[in-house]
Amino acid sequence: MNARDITLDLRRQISTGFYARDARLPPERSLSEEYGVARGTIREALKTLEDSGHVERRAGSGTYVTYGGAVSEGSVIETTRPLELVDARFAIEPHMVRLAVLHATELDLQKAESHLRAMEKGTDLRGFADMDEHFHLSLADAAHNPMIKWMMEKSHEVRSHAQWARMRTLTLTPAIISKYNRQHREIVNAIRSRDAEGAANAMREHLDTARRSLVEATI
Amino acid sequence: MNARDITLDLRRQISTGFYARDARLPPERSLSEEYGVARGTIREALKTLEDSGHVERRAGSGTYVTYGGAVSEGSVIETTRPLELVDARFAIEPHMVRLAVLHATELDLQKAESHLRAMEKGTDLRGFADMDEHFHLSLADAAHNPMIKWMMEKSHEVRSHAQWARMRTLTLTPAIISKYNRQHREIVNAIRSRDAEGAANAMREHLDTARRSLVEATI
DNA sequence: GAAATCTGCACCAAAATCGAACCAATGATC
DNA sequence: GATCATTGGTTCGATTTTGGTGCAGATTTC
Repeated sequence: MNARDITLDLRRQISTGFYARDARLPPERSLSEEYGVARGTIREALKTLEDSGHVERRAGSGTYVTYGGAVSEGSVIETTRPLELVDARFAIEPHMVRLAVLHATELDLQKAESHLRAMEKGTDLRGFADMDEHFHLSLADAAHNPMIKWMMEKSHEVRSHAQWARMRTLTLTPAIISKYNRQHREIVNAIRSRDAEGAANAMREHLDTARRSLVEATI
Repeated sequence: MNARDITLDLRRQISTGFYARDARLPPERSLSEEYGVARGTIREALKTLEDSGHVERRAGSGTYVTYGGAVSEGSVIETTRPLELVDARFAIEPHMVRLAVLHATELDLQKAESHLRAMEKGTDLRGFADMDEHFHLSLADAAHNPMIKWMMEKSHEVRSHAQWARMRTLTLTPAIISKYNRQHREIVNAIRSRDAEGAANAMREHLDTARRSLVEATI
């Protein structure tokens, strides 16, 4: 077995669902033993799978499947491109925070703020992206509109798909992260003071930052 | 067993009903022994479940299942109420027509206008509602954003559900229909003249009319 | 024979886990 | 009402696991 064979074998196991989405592959050292090849060869195969967007590797943690595989709920989730998603978020989220101003309870705000504090505390890219997602979902909760909550969940399913892992590493620079933190805080403050247009404007500004960082990263 | 595996295992036990809603999970120290891992690892898994809204933890008391079923497509379509849908449309459609100003082709506009003419020609309530739906979908097409198109399709699935038939007969008076026709025409004209804010404002006005007629009908 | 690939090994850095201790809230018992 | 065992909340340093990297030599491929 050479690196190429192992790539094909692993890719087959991923697309047949043996290694499901989000599953962790065995450690390189185990695979090396299992396939009876050197660790470097396994790494070569994993590198190929990483480049093709099938897996994501995290030092100290493991190698994880990021490929949707058989599930394929709808082509929308797989085919939506980054800038198209930003456009869709521009549609939903500013109005969502307006509704949050009308309907948010104290508990809603506290949940949003706890995510905020977690992000400001600082963490790795992966963690920041996760918490950012939870933060925006908590705003959707605060809007108390099931239809909007559901659309937000779908938009995050898009973001969690394979091709997007790379986007994170490109766009989430320390400068952008601290800017996001300021903007998130501004949004919550506006909701707290029941300022609908202020909240919507803050959200638009936030999304505008996201769009710009995306455009700059893909030049 | 690592924290990730334990998260998945517990989540499975919760969604299969082994741990029912409001049930108390075993203490962390017991789980730690049962899974053969340190307590910190169990806590890591429980934290994930807490973040995803599956459980709630109370110091001194225990960890309780709060999972009440995901927001499923079916439940959204069945439970969304008329005013909630209008709120969701207020989120999507004004921005959608802004995008249409940017991306609409001549063909897109002609399709929208053909629906327009059909509605102005006059028909029964059911027919008007159908054409109205097609008109709004044609604007979604003009925006050339698959995510937004998809959201619009979902919003129309909600509208086509049983309870909504009655709403049509209550809200679609001749006066409202002619008002809708004028507003539809105004929206298309704004898109034609590439006036993004004009189109968005016309759409907001249109949705505002829809909301008012809804509120008046349900008094 | 030259180039490409694989091997085997050592070491690094990041992340996760462990183990233990102590705190604070809860709720049952006296 | 006071007591006390139970339970989650928190912290800390040591240890283990895991991917990241480099390199000299063997093997395969052309």
